[in-house]
Amino acid sequence: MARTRNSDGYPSFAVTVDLVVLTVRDDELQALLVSRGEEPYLGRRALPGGFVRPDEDLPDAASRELAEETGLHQVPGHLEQLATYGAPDRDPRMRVVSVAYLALAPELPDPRAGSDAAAATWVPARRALSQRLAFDHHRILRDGVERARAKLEYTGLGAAFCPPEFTVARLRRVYEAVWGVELDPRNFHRKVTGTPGFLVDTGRTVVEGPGRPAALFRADPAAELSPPLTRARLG
Amino acid sequence: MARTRNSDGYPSFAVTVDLVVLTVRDDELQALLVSRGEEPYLGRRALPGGFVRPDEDLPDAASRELAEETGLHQVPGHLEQLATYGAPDRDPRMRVVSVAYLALAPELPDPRAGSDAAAATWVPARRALSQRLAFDHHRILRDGVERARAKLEYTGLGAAFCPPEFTVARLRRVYEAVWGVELDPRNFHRKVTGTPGFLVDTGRTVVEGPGRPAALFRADPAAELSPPLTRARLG
DNA sequence: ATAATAGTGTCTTTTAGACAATATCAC
DNA sequence: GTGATATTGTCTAAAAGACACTATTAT
Repeated sequence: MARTRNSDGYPSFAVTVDLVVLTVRDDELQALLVSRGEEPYLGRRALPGGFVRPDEDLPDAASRELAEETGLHQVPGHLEQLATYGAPDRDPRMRVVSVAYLALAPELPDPRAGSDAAAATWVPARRALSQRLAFDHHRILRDGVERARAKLEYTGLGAAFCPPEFTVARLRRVYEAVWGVELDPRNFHRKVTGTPGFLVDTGRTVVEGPGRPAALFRADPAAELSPPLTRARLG
Repeated sequence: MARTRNSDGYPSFAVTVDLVVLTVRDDELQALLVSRGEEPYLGRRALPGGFVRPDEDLPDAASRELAEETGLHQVPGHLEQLATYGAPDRDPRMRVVSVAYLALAPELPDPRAGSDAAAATWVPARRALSQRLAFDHHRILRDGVERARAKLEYTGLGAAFCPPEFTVARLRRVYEAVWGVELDPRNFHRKVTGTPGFLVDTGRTVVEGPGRPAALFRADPAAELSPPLTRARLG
C-alpha cells in the first residue's frame, strides 16, 4: 500500500467523505446505499461518498456528494458531521481518512438513476445492517443510525424526516419507525404540541383518509426537547 | 500553500489530532494548553496535538499525543472523538485535516515540564475561551467544552473527572464546576445514589475536614443516566 | 458545645403514561 | 349510520426540586 509523504515532508493521506443518508419510507427507517462499480469491493454495497477536493471544505464536500447521489441540490432536512474513521488498513489501496456525515431527509423522489452514482437505492436500515458492506461502512452506518435514534430523544430532529409542513401523526410515525416502537398517539400529541417552540401551528388542516382533519405544523429546526422524549420510557 | 497530489493521483492531505483535555481543578473546569514554539502562531496558545503517523490509527495517535503532553501513559478518565476540522485555510502551511479528541481527566500532577510539549499548562476554561488561540482551536475548544457539558447530563461521565474512588460531594463539585451552577447536595445525592448501576458503594468512608465521614464510591464507566440530570432543571 | 458536612425523609410540582371521551372526516 | 383518525381531558405513578431533620465528624 502507498505510504507517501507530501512535498512538505509530512505523512500524506487521502481524505473522503462518506454519507449516512437516512429517510423514513413506508413507515420504515431506510438508508441510501450504492453499488460499487470498481475494485476494491466491486459490486458490494457501500455508503455514498467520495474524495474531498483540494480546496474544498468538509461540509461542502458532504453537500456536494449528497447532491450528486440524490440528484437534489439544496437538500432539505438535516446534515451534520458524524465521526471520522481512519484505521490504517480500512482501504487496501492507500491510507484514507473518511469523515462521515449524517443526513436526514424527508421522503424523496427515487434516487436519480441518471446521476453520477451507481444505482443509489433506499434499503431498510435493518436489512442494510445485516449485509456485508464495503470498507468499514457497516460500522459507519451503525454509528449513524444510533446517532439518529439518540438525537430524536433530545432534539426536534424528527422533523427533518418530514416535509416542511406535516401533521403530528406523520411526525409520530417517524419516531415509531426510527425507534421501532409504538407510541401512544394521544400522549405523543400532547408532548410535541406542548413543548414551547417545537411546533408552529400553520392554522391549516389536511384530510388524509378517514378521520378528523389534522392540523398542519411547521418545525422550528433548532428546537430542543427538554425534558427529552425517551425511548426507554415512551410507549 | 501546497496543493499536492500523492503518488496515486488523489489529493494529498496532512492529518493531525488535536486534543481538548479537560479536568476539574480548584473547583473549576480547566483545559490543557501549550504555547507554540514555531510559526505559524509562534508563542500563541494552542491545543496539544500533532501529526498522525503513516501507519497509526486515529485513537492511537490521540493517546500517544495525550501521553506525550501529560507525561502519563495509560491515561485514566475518558477519551473520545470530538469532531473533525478541515477548512482549506485553517493552516497556512498546507491542507491539514484535524481530528479532535476530547479527554476528561481527574486532577493530574502538573504537566511534565520536561516532556515533549512546550510548557503545557492548565488554564481555566473560561479564560482559555476568552483569549486568541492558534488556528481554529478556539472553536475546537468551545465544541469540546460544550460536548463535556452535554454529556454529563445523560451519562455518568462526570466520574471521569474523579479518581477511581470518590465521594458524592466530589462528584457534585465536578458537576458544579463543569456547568457553572450550584446543585442541592441533598437532591444530588439522592439522584446519583438512586440511579441503579451508576455508583458502586465500596463500603468504606473517608473523612475530609469537619463533618460526617462520606461513603466512598466507585463508578460504573458505562452507566447511563435515565432520566438524565438536566442543567436547565437542576439547581 | 458549635460549626460543618453527610445523608434521610417529606412535601409540592411537574411530567409520563394509561386511557376515557369528544370531534370530524370517509364510506 | 359505522369506522377511522385527531384532539382534549382525566387520572395515577414517578421523578424533580424545596427544604426540615438527623448523623457524625473537627475544633
